[in-house]
Amino acid sequence: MARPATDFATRLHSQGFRLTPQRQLIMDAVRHAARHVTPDEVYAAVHRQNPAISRATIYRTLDFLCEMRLIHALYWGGQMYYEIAAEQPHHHLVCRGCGVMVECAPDLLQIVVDVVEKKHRFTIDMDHVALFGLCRHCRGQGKKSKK
Amino acid sequence: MARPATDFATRLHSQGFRLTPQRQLIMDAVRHAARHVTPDEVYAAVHRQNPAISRATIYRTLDFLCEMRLIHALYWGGQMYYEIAAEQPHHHLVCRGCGVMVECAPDLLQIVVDVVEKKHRFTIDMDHVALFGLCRHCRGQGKKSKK
DNA sequence: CAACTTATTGCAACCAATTGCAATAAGGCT
DNA sequence: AGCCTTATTGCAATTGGTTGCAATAAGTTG
Ligand SMILES: [Mn+2]
Ligand SMILES: [Mn+2]
Ligand SMILES: [Zn+2]
Ligand SMILES: [Zn+2]
Repeated sequence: MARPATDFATRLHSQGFRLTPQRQLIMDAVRHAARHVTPDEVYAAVHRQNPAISRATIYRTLDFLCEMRLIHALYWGGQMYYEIAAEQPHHHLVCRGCGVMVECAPDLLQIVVDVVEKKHRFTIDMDHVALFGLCRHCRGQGKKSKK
Repeated sequence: MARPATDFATRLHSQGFRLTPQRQLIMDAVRHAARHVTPDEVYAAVHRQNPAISRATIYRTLDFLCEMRLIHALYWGGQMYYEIAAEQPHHHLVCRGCGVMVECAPDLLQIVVDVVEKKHRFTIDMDHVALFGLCRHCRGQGKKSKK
């Protein structure tokens, strides 16, 4: 268990935010998801536990958790996807042909991070970068994009 | 003039697509924009030339031009931004604190592109990558995200 | 534990974007 | 130039997500 509930609570309180049952449920839904989840999937999971929670709260809370950097967001094909901010960072290679999403090692981008840091004095978020392109199967020829 | 209209036409025709006044106007609107533009800005510009053109066509055509790789898309802060696919590729550093968007040289990512190509047999789109993070001004402390 | 402040929520109105469908028109072929 | 096929468009309905606002309740203070 990398991020105990107490950690979550103190992290919120230290910045004047509050710990609510809604936030706990939404955080848990993302935490216990197998992989990246859509807002709709989060809503479904949360709704099962407590049908009174509104969609607006789902969207607002997912945004909020992103800003808190407790979850990561990924936009692809007109859809947002969320994932718990894991202990070990990773990046993604997203194929615009078939949509397949491969994980890749974080150290791969370290060189870029360092150069940008020095050259532009800009700190890249190096915990969850998505790079788009074509996978080995799709690069044969100009396939139509999945979405 | 890097991409003459005739080039545009043949590119469409060669794949069974058609050249319409709508597509030309939308393409021009993106081409002549100073920088990245939103669908709404494109709509405004096009609407000035021809008020009959619907919003649906704007959205559909921007998607279409992306798939044709004639324009580039960038998603940030819940908004899509479009830009002409220029002769010379470039990347962006987008600050999640203040929203400032810096251009950076394309060769910066070449190492990553090469490694990923070899290791994952995955071809990264290296003409327009956006990397998110914090600019020199915003990395002082935990500032609230702009959006 | 009661009173208080204000962050957070649910609701409903709202807005941007997508979609089904029938009308239109681009481009190919005589 | 006229005819034909079907890609593309405009329209209207719909969806998915956002926002203003009043009600609620988390956390603080005494
Ligand atoms: Mn991930
Ligand atoms: Mn750009
Ligand atoms: Zn693929
Ligand atoms: Zn900044």
